[in-house]
Amino acid sequence: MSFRIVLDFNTFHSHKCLGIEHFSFAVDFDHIKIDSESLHSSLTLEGERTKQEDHDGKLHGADDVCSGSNKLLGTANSRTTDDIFNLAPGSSNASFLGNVDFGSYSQGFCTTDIGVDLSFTGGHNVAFDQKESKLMISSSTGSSGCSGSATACLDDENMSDNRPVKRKRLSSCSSSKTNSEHNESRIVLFNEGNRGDTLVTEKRLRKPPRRYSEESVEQKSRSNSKKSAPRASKDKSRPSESHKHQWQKKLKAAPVVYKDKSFNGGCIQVPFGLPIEESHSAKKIICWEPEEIKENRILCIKDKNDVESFSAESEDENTEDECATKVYNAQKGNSRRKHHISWTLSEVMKLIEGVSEYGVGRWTEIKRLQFSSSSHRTSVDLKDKWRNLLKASDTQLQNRRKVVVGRKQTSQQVPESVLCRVRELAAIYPYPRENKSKNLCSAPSSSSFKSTANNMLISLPTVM
DNA sequence: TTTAGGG
DNA sequence: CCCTAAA
Repeated sequence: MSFRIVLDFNTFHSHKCLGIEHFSFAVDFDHIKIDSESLHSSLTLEGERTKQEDHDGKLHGADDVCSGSNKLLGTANSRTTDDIFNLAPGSSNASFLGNVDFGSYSQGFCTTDIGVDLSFTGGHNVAFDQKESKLMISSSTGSSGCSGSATACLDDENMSDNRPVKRKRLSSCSSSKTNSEHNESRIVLFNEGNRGDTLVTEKRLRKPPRRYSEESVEQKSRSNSKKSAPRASKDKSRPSESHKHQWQKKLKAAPVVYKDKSFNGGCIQVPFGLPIEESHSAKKIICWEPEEIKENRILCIKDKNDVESFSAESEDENTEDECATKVYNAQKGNSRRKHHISWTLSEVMKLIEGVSEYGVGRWTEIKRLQFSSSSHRTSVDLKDKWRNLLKASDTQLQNRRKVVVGRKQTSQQVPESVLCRVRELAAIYPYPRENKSKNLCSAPSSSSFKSTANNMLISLPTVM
């Protein structure tokens, strides 16, 4: 016997649900005003259906709900194919705390075989307490409203052995902020029990992100190739997991994925953790980070701690770097692409200093000596940044000549004087290819160099 | 592994 | 930032 519960806080398509057999549930809303009208109608509908189709069906607490209380208890004991409870949260709710309790009502569920498939956006957090067999849904966002979906599976151990449960997502969730007025909460109960076949055809509605497909292809090709470069270890973290990890770690969302043998070893997936108060989050955090990445990070950090010149840096610069490092560490294991950490002025200065000291192209040297304290910023990053600085300084120069009014992006982040310094260094240490194209001022020799050098030397004192 | 350069 | 070729 297998039950699946879908909580859908999105705008809904109407999902067909399978029948419910001997299933009890309780929904508890602690901090929610429930729109009595819509809830009433829904419950009435449900009540009628229950009565019509199963005389044993009971519906507890309907009075409470309709009178505005925050409690909804129910026992669904029917075989309907479309059991849907609609709960419409009131308009001005800043907080939503839902609790679907299987433990106290279910009959003979095996709580060890519980899978949860959760996906929430818009400020919800979903946690599944395995001991209590409780599915906790909480939201603490005020304005963003609620949207999202949750799917939970309870599988009877006895059944799951010979009948693998089909994974299924019934709803897609949008991250768009919606008005609370328009939110609905739908609880869909259905039984997958001997009906696995009927479910097979239903596919998840949300198509995997592009990176996912890209990477799965990539993994295939990569597994065929011989090398496992350091990057390959990064790639081993599966993207879906990466995202989960990212969200969970960053937002302290509750872990909601449990392995279920009935799922053929696969995880039920896609929790979208959302910003919630820590007190709401569950206790257990599943770490998705592959060991290798952890190790790499440790090595990396160790590496950088080789007592370097960064003691010369000002304190706030160090904290800046540490901060960025933390962010980076939090993100590193999660997605293959670093989340753009913008360069601080101090970093730019360090880069410039390094270039002036070691010359352009000695990126590893510069990284080792100037960026020892920040484990992000690889030598490649330095190179890229230098290239960008060069470009910026160039455009800045052109802008200044043209007296263009619309100077925009470049000189705002990086002070003009810094760019001048960059130009100076570019003149001294010609950057391959870059200098060729901009033959105007960066020729390292003769007259053009003099003029550029003069230009910058004026502003240099302001920089250093 | 590091650099250069394209995307 | 990422990716890759070349050194």
